[in-house]
Amino acid sequence: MRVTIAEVARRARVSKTTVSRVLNNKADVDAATAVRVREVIAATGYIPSAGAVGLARGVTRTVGMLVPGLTPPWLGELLQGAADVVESKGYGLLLSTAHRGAAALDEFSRRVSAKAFDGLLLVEPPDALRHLRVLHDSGLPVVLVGDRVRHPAFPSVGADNRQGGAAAARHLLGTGRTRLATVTGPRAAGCTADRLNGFNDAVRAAGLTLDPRLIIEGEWTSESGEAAIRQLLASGPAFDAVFAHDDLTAAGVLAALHATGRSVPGDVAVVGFDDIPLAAHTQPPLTTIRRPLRDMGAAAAQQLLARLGGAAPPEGPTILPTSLVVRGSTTVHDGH
Amino acid sequence: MRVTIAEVARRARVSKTTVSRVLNNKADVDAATAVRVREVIAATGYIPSAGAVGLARGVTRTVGMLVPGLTPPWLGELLQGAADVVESKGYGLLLSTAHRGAAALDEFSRRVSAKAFDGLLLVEPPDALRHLRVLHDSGLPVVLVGDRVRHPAFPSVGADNRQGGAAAARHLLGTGRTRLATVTGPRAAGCTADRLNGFNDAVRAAGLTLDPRLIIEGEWTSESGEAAIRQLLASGPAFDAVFAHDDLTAAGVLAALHATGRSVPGDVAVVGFDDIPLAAHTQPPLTTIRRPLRDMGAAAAQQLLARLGGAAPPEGPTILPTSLVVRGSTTVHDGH
DNA sequence: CTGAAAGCGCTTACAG
DNA sequence: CTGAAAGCGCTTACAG
Repeated sequence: MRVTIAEVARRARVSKTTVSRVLNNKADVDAATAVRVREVIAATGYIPSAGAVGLARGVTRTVGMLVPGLTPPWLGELLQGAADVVESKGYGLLLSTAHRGAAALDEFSRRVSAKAFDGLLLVEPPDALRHLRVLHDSGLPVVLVGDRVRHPAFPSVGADNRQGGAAAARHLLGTGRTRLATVTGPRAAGCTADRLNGFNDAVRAAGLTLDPRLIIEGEWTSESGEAAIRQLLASGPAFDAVFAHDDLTAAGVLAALHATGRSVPGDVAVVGFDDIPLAAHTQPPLTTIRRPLRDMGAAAAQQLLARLGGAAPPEGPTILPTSLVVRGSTTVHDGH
Repeated sequence: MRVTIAEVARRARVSKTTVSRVLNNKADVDAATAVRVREVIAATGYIPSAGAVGLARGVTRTVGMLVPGLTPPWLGELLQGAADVVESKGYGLLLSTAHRGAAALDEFSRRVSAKAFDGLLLVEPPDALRHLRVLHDSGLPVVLVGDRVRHPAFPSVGADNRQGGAAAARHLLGTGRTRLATVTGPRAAGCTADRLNGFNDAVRAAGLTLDPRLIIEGEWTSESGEAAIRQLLASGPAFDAVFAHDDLTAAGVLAALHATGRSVPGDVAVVGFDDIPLAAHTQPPLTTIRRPLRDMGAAAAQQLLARLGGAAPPEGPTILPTSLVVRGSTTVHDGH
């Protein structure tokens, strides 16, 4: 039999009101009374029912997190960052997946409507338009996380993709490369243009120009990286470096280069983006632009909790800096 | 203003009881009445408050999931498998991390006590003894998932590690290797002995014996794999194959072999365990024993939901078969 | 077939 | 400093 506040009150010979007061550290409770109540609480191991407290207070102390799926390699760090702050503030994290498509999203919408959580972290939300508007109208506090999708109506946290693209170009140029190829993300992704523009900026700043025939659209997969390189090798202009817009694509680039007998970084240098776990274990290890994924998750969670605490939403998007991680795919002196 | 059951009842000119009845598809509601109520529900977009329903029914329709952290590379698939079944049954998934140590576990224990969920999925639970016993006594339905920790008091889902170890040995022997080295997991992990025993079984069945000097204890990291190989190369007997007890360790093995000028699979063949995303992208790609992680997550979730539905817990642990995935680290004919 | 009432386990004015 | 009562939004015997 679960012990309830009524039971505690009875044993401490006070009213439920008083128990509630000491539970919530309200002032105006006689010291001796408070001690007695606390003793009973300790003795019985009483913990208030989350559901009952939630109903009475109109609040769940839970935040929802909608992710596109649980298998993207960059997701773990982001989730961990968010989980750490959410948990440390005593909130629960209710995880939902858009993985099963429309059915999953409908399920999810029901939970939103059922007030199953106080606020929402949206990671690269799919099918943005439709659901996002509904969310906004629902008044539920929402924070977007990620670089693919942005929406003016919501606060968001992402990485500095333009700066990252520029860093990639500068590093490549710095190692003496001049004919730079790029395998981008899908055009539809918000970060693709940023990474490309940053890259282009740095190239022009060095007095060079990008050959448009060396820019291939990828789709965040190693297969697309492989295909891009094979295509370039078969019928494109020569190149001595490749900037892939993510590490998975870069892994495909590496594989295609290896399969066709090119040496890395001897013949071609390769830079990726993200710094997922895999990046350190390719052969050679991958130089990459690191997205601060854990910090992104943490920042988003912090913003959301601040809003739940009554803070005003930040004006613009929050952009965290990326950093260059140099490994063997661009230089032989990587200290590995 | 959120619409409540009272509001629906008023508009449909019935009692809350009747609305509740049609909500829960009880029989004995006049067809016309039901239609009218449903119309109001549709028109208002009414969704019952999860918290209120939970309090009234004594049930949350949420399952908790405690993971050691969110960054292990094998976790994504497992989580996805669990999330798919949990979500498809209309349950929520409340994720907790043991990542921040004792403080996180205490937070977590509070949620257990607060009845924040109906059942619990425990992934490789840390600090098993103490918390597990408390959980068991609490009467909360629990299912364990993973291969490192097992506990007789709980139903569990894992992979067939012994069979996996045997498959690794048979494959290696089949490619003509005879001097087999092993980098195991930590001795404390339950699966380490199983993988080693299975490996040993198959070796003996082939009329050979394992050289104990070629068995090194690792710790599930690429660093430990690298160190093991360097040690073997420096002062151990010769070997022409390595079975690493997980893919991360195998990646370290590959790196050490490469750094010391050994060719894979020419000089040494390498087999890993798990088949994490990284395995397909090492150079050469890693032959490995695949754990059915997604199926494991799904099976555990299914068992848990079945118990919540009143089913009796299964007697023994549920053991899912592993499978051999052949790639370039053991054979040049990998079709890659 | 339908509704009034009690109850789930808390919190929060309101009185004293 | 303390308690009785109402209320959060549902469900569920119990009566009719």
